[in-house]
Amino acid sequence: MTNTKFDDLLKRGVKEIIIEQELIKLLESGKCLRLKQGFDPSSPDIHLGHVAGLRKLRQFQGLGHKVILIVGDWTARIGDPSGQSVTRPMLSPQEVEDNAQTYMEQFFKVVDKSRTDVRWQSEWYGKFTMEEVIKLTSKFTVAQLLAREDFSKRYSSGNPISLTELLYPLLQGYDSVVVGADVEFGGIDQKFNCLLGRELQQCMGQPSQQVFLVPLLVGTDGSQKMSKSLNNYIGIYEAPKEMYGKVMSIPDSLIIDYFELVTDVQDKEIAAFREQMNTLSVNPMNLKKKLAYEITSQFHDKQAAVEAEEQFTKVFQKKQMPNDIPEYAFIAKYAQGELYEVDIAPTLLQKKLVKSNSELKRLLAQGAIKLNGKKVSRNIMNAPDNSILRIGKRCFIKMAINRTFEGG
RNA sequence: GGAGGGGUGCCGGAGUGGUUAAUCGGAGCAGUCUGUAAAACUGCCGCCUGUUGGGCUACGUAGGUUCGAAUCCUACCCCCUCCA
Repeated sequence: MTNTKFDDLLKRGVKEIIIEQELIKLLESGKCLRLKQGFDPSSPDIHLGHVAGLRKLRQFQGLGHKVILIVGDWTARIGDPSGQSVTRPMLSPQEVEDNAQTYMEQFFKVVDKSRTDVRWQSEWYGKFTMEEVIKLTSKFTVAQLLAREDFSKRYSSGNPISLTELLYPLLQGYDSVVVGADVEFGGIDQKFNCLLGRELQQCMGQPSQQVFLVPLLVGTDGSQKMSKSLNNYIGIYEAPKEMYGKVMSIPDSLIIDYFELVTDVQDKEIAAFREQMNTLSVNPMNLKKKLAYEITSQFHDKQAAVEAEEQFTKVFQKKQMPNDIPEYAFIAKYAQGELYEVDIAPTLLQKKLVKSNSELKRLLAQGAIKLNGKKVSRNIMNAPDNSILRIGKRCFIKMAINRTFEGG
C-alpha cells in the first residue's frame, strides 16, 4: 500500500487483485510479464463492458508487458457457466474463424497489437487425449468445483449443471499452464475460473498467476451487467451518433463509473465530478454529455464526437431535424399536384424499420409516426416528395417517392 | 434399474374441456412528462387482413376422443429430483 508508483494501474477501475503484493513484486522485478486474456469466439463483439479490462491490458503493455490473447475455441463449445447460459449452438470452424477475426479487429482498437500474442486453444486441446483429460480432471474434486457460487446455487435449487460445465474452469485454468501466464485478466465474474488456474499451475509446478479482476460495467438499463444478450450494451464499433446517444441514455447513477472505467479522464477531475453530483451543483446531463463525448472520441475521433454531440443537441434537445437523414425509396400510385399517395408499409417492412405490419399498425395507432412533423394514423398517406418520416423517437427517414403511374 | 415431478408466448410463471391469443410479473415498444436520466401515468406487446370486423398459426412431438382441447386418452421425445 505504500507503493504509489503503480497506484493508477492497481487502484483505478480495479475490483480485486489476487495477490496484490505479489503482483507488485512482479512489476518491480522488471520482468516482461505474460498477461493472459481469453475470449469466447461465439460472441465476437466487444462492448464497453469489456473495455474496462482491455484498457488495463493496454496500461500494462505501456510498461513493457506482453498480452497473450487466447481464442477460446474449445471452451466456447461448452459455454461459460458464469451467468446462466446453458446450451449454446455449436459453431462451425468457419464461424469461429470469422468471429475471432471480428473480435481481434475490435480488440486491437484498445490493445497494442505489437505487444500481443494470439494463441488458439485448439493448438493444445485439438490433440488432447483421454489420458490427459483424466490427468487434468483428477486434480480436482467435485466439492472444489461445487464451491463456486453459481454451481452451488444451481445445485441446491435443483437446476441442472452439466458435466461439461464443470469442465469449463479446468480448461480455462489449463490455458494458463500452457501459456505460462503471470497474470490473468478478467471481469469479477471470472474469479473462480482464474483462481482455479492458479491451483492448476501450482499442481504442474509453475508459479501461480496473479489475478487481476475488473468490475462489471452496468449496462444502459442501469441494473444488469452490460451484455449483448440483454441488449443493454454499447458496442465499440457502433456509429458515433449511436454511441453518443446510448451513453446519454444511461442512468445518472452510472456516470462516475463510466468515467472511471472507460475514459482517460483524470482521477482528480472525476473526484470533482463526484463532488458536483453529490452537492447537486451540476446538471448531471452536462457531465453525461462530456462522458458521451469522451467515449465517442475514443472509439472514433474528435470530429465524429463533435458531430454526434451537435446532432444530439439539435434533435433531442432542440427537437429539430437531424442533418443527414437516410433516404429510402417509396412508391406512389397516384399524384395530385405535389402530393403523392404513398403506402409506407412495403418500404418500412422491407428495410426492417418495422418488424411487421401489425407492429406498424400499432405504431400508427399510438401516434408514433409523423410525416413532416404531423402525426399520421394510416399507412397510406398523401406526401410531397422528400418528406420526412419519423418513426418513434429516433428514426428519421427521407422519402424519395417514385411514381409507378403514367403521366401525372 | 426403481419412484416421483415437469415441458406454456422473449424470460419467469398461471391456467386443467368452451367466455383462452391464453391471468400475472419482468423485459421490450409507443405516448404524456423530461435532461434519449430517474420516478410517475397511459396504451401496446403472435402473424395476416379493407376498419370497432374477419382469418391463420400457437401451449414438447405425432395421433385420437369431443360440437369444442393448452386442458381428456395413446404413443413418442426431452428435462429435473430422490433412491439404488
